[in-house]
Amino acid sequence: MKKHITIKDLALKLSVSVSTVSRALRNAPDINLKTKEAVLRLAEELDYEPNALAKSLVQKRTHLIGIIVPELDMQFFSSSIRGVQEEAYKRGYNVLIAQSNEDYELEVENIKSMVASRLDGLIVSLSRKTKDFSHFDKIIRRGIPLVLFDRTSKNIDSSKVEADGVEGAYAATEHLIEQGYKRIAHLGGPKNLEISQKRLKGFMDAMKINDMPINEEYLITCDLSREDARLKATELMSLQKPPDAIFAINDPIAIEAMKVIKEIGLNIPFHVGMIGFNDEPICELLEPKLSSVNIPTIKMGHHAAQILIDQIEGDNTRIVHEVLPCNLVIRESSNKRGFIKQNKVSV
Amino acid sequence: MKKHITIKDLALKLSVSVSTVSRALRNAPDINLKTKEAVLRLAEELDYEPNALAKSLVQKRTHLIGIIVPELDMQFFSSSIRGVQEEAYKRGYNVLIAQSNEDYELEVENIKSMVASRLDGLIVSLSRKTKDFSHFDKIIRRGIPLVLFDRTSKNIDSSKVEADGVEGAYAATEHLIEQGYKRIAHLGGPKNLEISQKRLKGFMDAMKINDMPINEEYLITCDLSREDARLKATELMSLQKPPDAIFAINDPIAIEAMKVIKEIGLNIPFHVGMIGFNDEPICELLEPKLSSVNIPTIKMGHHAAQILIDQIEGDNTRIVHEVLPCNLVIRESSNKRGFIKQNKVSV
DNA sequence: TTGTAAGCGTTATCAA
DNA sequence: TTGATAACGCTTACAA
Repeated sequence: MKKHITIKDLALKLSVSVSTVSRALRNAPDINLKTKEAVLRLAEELDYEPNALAKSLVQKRTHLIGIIVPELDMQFFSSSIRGVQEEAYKRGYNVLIAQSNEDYELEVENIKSMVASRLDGLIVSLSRKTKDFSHFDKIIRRGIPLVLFDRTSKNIDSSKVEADGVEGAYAATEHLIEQGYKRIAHLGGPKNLEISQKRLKGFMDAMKINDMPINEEYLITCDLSREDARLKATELMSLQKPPDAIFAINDPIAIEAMKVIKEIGLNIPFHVGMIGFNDEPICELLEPKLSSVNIPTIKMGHHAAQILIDQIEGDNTRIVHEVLPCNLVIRESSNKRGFIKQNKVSV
Repeated sequence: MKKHITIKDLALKLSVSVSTVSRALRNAPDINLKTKEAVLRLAEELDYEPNALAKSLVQKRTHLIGIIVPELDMQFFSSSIRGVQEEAYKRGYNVLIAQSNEDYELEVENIKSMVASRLDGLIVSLSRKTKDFSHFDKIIRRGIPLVLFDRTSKNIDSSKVEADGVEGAYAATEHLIEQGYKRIAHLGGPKNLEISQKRLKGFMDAMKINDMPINEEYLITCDLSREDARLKATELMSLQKPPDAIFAINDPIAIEAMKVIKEIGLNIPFHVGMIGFNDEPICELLEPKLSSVNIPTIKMGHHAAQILIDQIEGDNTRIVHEVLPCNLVIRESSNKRGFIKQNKVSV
């Protein structure tokens, strides 16, 4: 790697001091316009690019925020990241993205690296395998601003931004009940994740309030991998009395369940109703189109970034916990009544 | 933000010099085992975390590589990134991810920021709007290792890793011809992108070799946005003699075209055959399942990282250009013969 | 308006 | 095996 031009080089060539160059580059007020222009011209000419490392070292601020997500190829996460970026750029921060690949060790590693690089703050969505939270305790003890995002945990004492999973699950479940489904199952996520707990709670609440019997066999969890989802969906459909509707923890899981059901030769939504969560664009492309719970991802990203940067800039240690409303999007996969009417099937 | 512990603090508490502490932390050879243990113990106790900024400043190496992609929510990119990460971690590098959102200014901004942060090397996949390459000239002039990835350009004089678009497009087109399609169209990408040019070339080659007439009206380009794809597909299907098969530049574009065709009431693959590119997981979930050209993404990521890191570590200025073979995956959307046989339709 | 000098947290080069 | 000390490239008092 070739030598980078430094302010020293510029100073030398112009026979001024480094502080003068520094002033010119930062367009500080106390500098002669002519010297400033000369510096700027030379900098341009020599292709000077400031060394952020040096600057950060002295200022103790990197103007960098980090975001760690379990995976990138879900619209949910990538779109949230876009929200974070938009807000961050607006306020003069750059965003460093990392993915933990749903792996605990990698999550720890990523955080360590970001702390070492002295990022000004972190936004994290927990990996599904994260059950120990001591790496977050460290961050908090250090006083590094932290916002948990979507995949949160009550074991971590930080600001949080999440979607209202209870409410969303409630709406989804109630919709299934209204459509006349009787044996409704929930294909949930790992118990250690709070989103799993909340969506389960919304499900249970809706069932109870509507006097629906709860069958323990219909309360299944998977580890959020496609493989396990397929396995658990198969188990579910192999029960003596299989469910006639499934509320899945998210869209990829719902999609696996749909595959299983179609392979058995059952019709969705007629024999089995299905609702997912996240409202990934793919929902629109499936046959039947998958009903799902929409989450305001961009907005969540905005809020997370706002809270984080406020915390970075004010010495505002106040912990904020934001819960954004979701929105049930009804499509074909749960529209039993519509299907019956349209196809003139008798029940 | 609280004060970070530094080696100075450790040195003070242990009444040794900073260089001793530094040696202990880096487990240098020339140090007494006992002092080393004492240092390590105290560091652990005080929750010392090294300041990578300072280290990088003096070493002129960050052990960070950056990757910039147009967007994150395509399996193609996120999976390539995973490949880059795997290789990078293996060799002691961390990976910083950024997305340009297909925006030229943001691409320039991202690169600037990475250069300012003195990343050791960059892997870049061009945004679809990038037609000016001077920001890359600067990088190259600086001697910063650079590998272009998938979305490359011959205007940039750097190492490159890409899939064999000509070959992939050729195979796809030839397959359509073999299936008996007669009026084959290509819904391509913007001309400034080399992948567009290559896939077009593969298409043309296959048509010519098989003595298929080329209808200029069937050679359409879109800007890779869903909206434009829909528009162009609609135009294509509104022609007096619409095509009976489309080879699309990638899967999202193919999906938009499929939607349009289905809305008109035509059957895929019977009335119109369709093939995409990238082999996103969604291909399997569509109805009909979308034929596509598979790209070895993880492998491409590995190679890109290898080439980059080799370049970083050796002062190996040799430019490498790797073209990895693709693989046509035939599914329902292009299987006209199969469809005819199965449904006993007469042609 | 400019320059001098100290310092940010490391590593690296000498001596001791 | 250890300790001074000078860098790294920048900002920031303070002095001129």
